[in-house]
Amino acid sequence: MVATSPSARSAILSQTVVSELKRLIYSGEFLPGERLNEATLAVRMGTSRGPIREAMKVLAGLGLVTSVPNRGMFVRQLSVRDMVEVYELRAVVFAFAAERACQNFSRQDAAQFEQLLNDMDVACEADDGTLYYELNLAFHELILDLSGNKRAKQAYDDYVKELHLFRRKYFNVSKNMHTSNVEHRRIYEAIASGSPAKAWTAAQRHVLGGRSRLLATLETPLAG
Amino acid sequence: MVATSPSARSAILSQTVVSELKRLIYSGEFLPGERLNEATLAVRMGTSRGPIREAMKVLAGLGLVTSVPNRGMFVRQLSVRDMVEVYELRAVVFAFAAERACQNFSRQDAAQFEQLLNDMDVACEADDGTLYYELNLAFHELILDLSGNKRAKQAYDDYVKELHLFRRKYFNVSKNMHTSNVEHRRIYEAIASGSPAKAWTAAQRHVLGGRSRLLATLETPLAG
DNA sequence: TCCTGCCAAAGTGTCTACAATATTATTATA
DNA sequence: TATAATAATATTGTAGACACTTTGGCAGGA
Repeated sequence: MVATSPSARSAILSQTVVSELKRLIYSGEFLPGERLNEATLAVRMGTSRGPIREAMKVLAGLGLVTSVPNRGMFVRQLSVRDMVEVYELRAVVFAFAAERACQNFSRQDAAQFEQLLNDMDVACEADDGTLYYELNLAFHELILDLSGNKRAKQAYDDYVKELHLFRRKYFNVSKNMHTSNVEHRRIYEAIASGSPAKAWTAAQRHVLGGRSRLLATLETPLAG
Repeated sequence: MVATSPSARSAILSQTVVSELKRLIYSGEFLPGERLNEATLAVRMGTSRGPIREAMKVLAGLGLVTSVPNRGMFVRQLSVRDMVEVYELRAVVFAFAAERACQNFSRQDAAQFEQLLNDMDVACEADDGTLYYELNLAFHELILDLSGNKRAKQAYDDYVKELHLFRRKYFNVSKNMHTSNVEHRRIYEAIASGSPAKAWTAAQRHVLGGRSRLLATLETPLAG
């Protein structure tokens, strides 16, 4: 009854609903703190309340919504403190990944790294924040892949997504892109030269630097 | 209609079911890989299938079960590789916590630490693996609390619980308790002396040492 | 005016029934 | 006997209806 692709008959509705709700939350259509009405969502998604409720449980596990018994589900709102905590964890995991990446680094990875770094430079000059963001994600993902620890990658992704809720409105600060990419190069060089300690430090600095930059923009939200 | 305490009318069933299923999985009554039948569980828990399904989604988020569309939910089974990955992550997070704990350490914490360490020595001599395990958890929890990062504590707890699925059958290797507590003392001393770098190293070594000890027992599963 | 208790509306929690899918058993055929 | 097609069964996915809880408003009294 839901209007997805006709062939995907066996697509589990709750899974579809999860994707859709994620999109709505990340896109900002559902604001932090907002209450999510089951019946309304059911109508909107063209399902009954069952799949909606199941999707909610999944989203709660992902930290996107919080549940209050007998009152409903609310879009999660991160405090600045929450965000700082997640940034710190993310820094630790990313540093770990960079350290490990030194071991598994190979020639073809080099090409991919350099491609990404150059593309980011281009995006930086073009002042294309969206493109830079995408490339930035790819850069980090590459390092997490090289770490050889899938669980670490999963955790890192979760952190990034969680922060995304917060960052969306504060991103696109162009002057940070250059600083950011300089740090990227430093991380890459450390990995390519096989220096775990340097990679660790550079990676940690990068994420914590990102945190500082974000906090700085928080203090002057409308600047830039 | 469910047979819990009579007064707790407003207890959310799915939440009760989550607790119960967790217990059953951790206790080993449900073995890894086992399929969980919704209808059977519903009868056993005295509910309908709805709350069971919702509880399953929560458990899937916690990584205790895995979902296969149209086939059902299965108790998650960790491969050795999975376990190693989680151990590595846990080591990183614990090291981070120990490092941070140096900043927030105070006098009364010292008393608590020393109490725990002594109790663990006692449990060690008495060869009481269960007690040691409990105290061990408390020791680690104390450090995570001192880190001041609630998210880190949450993540660490999740890792421990996940490993618990694996460790249960391999635990109670008495000769490791002594080694373990020596490492505990080293971590505590580093924290008490306010040496972040030392605390980091000691904490990381401890967890990775635990990993090695576990892997060693895996190679000789029935020894001890 | 402010507080208290009650009532109605809205919303979540749960159950039963039905539909779609996967698994197992059966039978026919080579 | 082994194998493949097919029917029967079991199990999951979804929908709709009912029960309980919370919430907001309203009347009555201090």
